[in-house]
Amino acid sequence: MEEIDSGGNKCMNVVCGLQLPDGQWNKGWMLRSGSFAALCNSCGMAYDKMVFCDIYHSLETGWRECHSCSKRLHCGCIVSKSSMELLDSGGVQCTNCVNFKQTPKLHGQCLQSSIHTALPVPNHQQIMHTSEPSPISADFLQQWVSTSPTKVVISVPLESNASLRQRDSCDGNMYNGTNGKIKCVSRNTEVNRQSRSNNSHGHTKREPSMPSVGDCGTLGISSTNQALNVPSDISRIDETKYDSTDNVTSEAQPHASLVMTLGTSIQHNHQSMDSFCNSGNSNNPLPASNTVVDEREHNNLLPTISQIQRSRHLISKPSKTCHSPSLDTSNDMLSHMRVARPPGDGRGRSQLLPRYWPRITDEELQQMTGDSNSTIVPLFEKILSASDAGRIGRLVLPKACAEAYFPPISHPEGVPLKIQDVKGNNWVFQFRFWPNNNSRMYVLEGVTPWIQSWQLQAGDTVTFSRMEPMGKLIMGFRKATSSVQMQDSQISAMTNGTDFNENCVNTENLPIISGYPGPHQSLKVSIASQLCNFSEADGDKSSYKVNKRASSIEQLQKKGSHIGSKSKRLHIDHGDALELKLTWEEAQDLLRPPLSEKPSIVVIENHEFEEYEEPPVLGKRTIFTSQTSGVYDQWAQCDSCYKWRRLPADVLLASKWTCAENLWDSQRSSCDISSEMKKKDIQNLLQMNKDLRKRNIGAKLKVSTEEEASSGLDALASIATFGDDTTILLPPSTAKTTKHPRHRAGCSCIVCIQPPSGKGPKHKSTCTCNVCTSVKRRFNTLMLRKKKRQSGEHDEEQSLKILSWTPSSSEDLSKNASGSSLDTHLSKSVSEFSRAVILENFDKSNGHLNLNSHPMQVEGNIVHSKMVDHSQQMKFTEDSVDGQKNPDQSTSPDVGYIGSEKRH
DNA sequence: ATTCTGCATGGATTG
DNA sequence: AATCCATGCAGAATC
Repeated sequence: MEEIDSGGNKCMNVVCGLQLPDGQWNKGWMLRSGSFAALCNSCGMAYDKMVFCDIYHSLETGWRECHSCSKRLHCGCIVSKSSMELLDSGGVQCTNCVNFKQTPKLHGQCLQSSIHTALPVPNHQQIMHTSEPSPISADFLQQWVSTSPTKVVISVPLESNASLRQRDSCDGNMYNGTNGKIKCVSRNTEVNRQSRSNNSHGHTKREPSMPSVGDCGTLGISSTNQALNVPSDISRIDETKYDSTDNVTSEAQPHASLVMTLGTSIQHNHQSMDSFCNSGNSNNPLPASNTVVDEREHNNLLPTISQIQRSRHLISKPSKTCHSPSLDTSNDMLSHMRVARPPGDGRGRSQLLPRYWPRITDEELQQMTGDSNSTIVPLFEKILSASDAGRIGRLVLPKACAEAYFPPISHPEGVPLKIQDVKGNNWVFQFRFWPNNNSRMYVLEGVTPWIQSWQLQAGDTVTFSRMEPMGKLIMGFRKATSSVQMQDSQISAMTNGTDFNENCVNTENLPIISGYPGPHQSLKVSIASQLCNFSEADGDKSSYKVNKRASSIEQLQKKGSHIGSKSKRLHIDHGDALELKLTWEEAQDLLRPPLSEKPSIVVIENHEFEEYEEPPVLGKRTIFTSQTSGVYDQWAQCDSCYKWRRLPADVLLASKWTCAENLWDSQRSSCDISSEMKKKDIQNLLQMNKDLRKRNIGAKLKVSTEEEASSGLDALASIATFGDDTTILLPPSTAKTTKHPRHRAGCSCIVCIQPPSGKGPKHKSTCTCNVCTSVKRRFNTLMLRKKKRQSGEHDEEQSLKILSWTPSSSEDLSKNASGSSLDTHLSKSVSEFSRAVILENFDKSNGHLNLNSHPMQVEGNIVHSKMVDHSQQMKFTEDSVDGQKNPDQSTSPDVGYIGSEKRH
């Protein structure tokens, strides 16, 4: 029974303080005591409409803005705590935005996003009725059980086939699959029902079902637990309403509750569960659990509930997000909220950073059961860094956590520490510390076997809990999910052949003592619009690997991935999110010189290069064609109507461009106007573009296999900095940082002498520093390679139709490309080097198509061809990767590239 | 040559 | 500014 604290018959809004007639109050927010604030009608209405803080607390401090919609949120106020979420990445987000963001992910994906606070209830009803049957399969259960802890209680509703299947699996495989005891209890234990019942009360008022992290305070059990946990379900007395309103859906929806415990006895738990389950349609004999009290106090007052609740920390259960799309959305969302639980008692635990607070999804909470003999107190958790998960076998422990929960040690040698894992196996690790900066650095040594036994890797989370009253340490884990936070590890996981969902299953199914919020952002964040459009329009999604995460992300994997705080610098703000599923060639292909910048010319060994102060920008991918007259055109696709428009070859477009911005062809400056090019021609063009790109990329990959070795971001970064000839450019000492001697003052290596972030004095053309030397060496090498290649491909050259491509034609080209700011630079820089490049590109041409995104790529290849059946008798030219064409333009992408290189 | 071990470094975070 | 902690580093130990 919900308790409402009428606060002495006064409206609990201190600003109001209106005397409340008996029984004439409105239920407000959940108080720390677990009861609800009593409000007068007006205040209650304000609260219901979620404008309470706006009205009464507008002048108070603590207001922040929703990260997404900028709605003002009164953080830190108990009244508003259910209307917002604390984001793992910092900031807050209103629940509306959270809903919007989360809902699409609910089905079929692992929802591990870090949601800490409540979602608004109002939408529950609607969403719940759209739910589907639970899909938890026997196989899934079996898989889960195979890694389950000692004892598992599975409760499933009798009414559904799904439940029968689950029970079958319990009776059969699951019993055999574990070393513990598994008991299937057929009950309607769904917390979903609880949620439904919450919603079916007929109240329009929201219920602060989930408090924010901060509200947990020192409580061992958050009010969230109270609202969502199993016992709280028992406390719902309004089952009649629940049944009447949600009977259909609830009965039709099988839900499985998987409850595990590490305890040695589940008898009491069974009783609790039984009583709880039996209470499905009856009043719960237990007191209302929407009561938040101090854990110790709670233990005294409500030992049974306390044990049940505390034991919830012990377990997690199979993720329904992965396997139970049937769960109604709201419940799914609720059940997957990962709530940071203030850690259990410990020395100085109040100083523990929330980062290390154990976090448990409410789904896990819902599935937890208690043990009469032991309870599990989550202590802390940590995301494994690369160092932690590496072969060294040293797990760095957060200092505060180590000092709070591990035995005190006075000597660096430390003490052996016996820790039990979730399978009940005992492990002995050396708990020790190193002196460090007048402090200590605590490590757990010898964890490699344990980590390997669970196949953990960087990005996964290790959890530490304590079994009471024995005080035994329990070690659990949770594997990383799809998140940028876990990006490296996830990439690693995927490249290890683990399917994402599979990974999710494995992780969520494992008996996790606590959870960590995963993701802030999906690694598969938004795709740069121009890529998206281009890709979709030309039907070549594969070229950007939109749907193939593993293959492309694999290249992003770093050997020494680090997931911890330091890796945050690798995180991509979703505002700047860019799909990283493109090759570096493609990335280079999109680079444009900063539009507002005029480059300065740097001459290195008689070669002129453009140097920009600003980094290159992403430009729109375009296609260059040439007409028989020698005039070159550029084709760009409108981001609005996706029609292709002919533009002057020297035009530089921003990443987003629409017909309305077509300043060069007023007749086609509207999306309403049909395309100049026939559809068939466009398809041909794009197809050839695609083929040539593939061919070129393949050729490049062959040329530099070492580039493959330096996979992912390393390669991208290296190439971005040094060009594609990394192996030549990079001094051996920088190939592996681990081989490089420690950087000290006076170190003259290429790393140490670089001005940070491009700042600092420029290197003069006469500079003989390592960087400049490297640059010069690089171009020497390039030239040598080109000459060598030219001679080696002489025969091929003979067969080329270079008719129109001679050095003079390149000059023509530069002439044609007038008006561009790059023109002058180009005419300067179309030197021997440029010509050599062009000639070489000709060498690569194989016929009739020369599509190119940007001409003048250093390593680019020009394919010059003629579209035989093109209605407009255009010659499409394509640079397989980087495009070649108009020298003016050609400089653009490369310039940024070269420019950065020249910067030194 | 490789791995282990203890410490140092410096970026990130916190106060 | 202080502190934390991920990881680099180098000498020692081991293979």
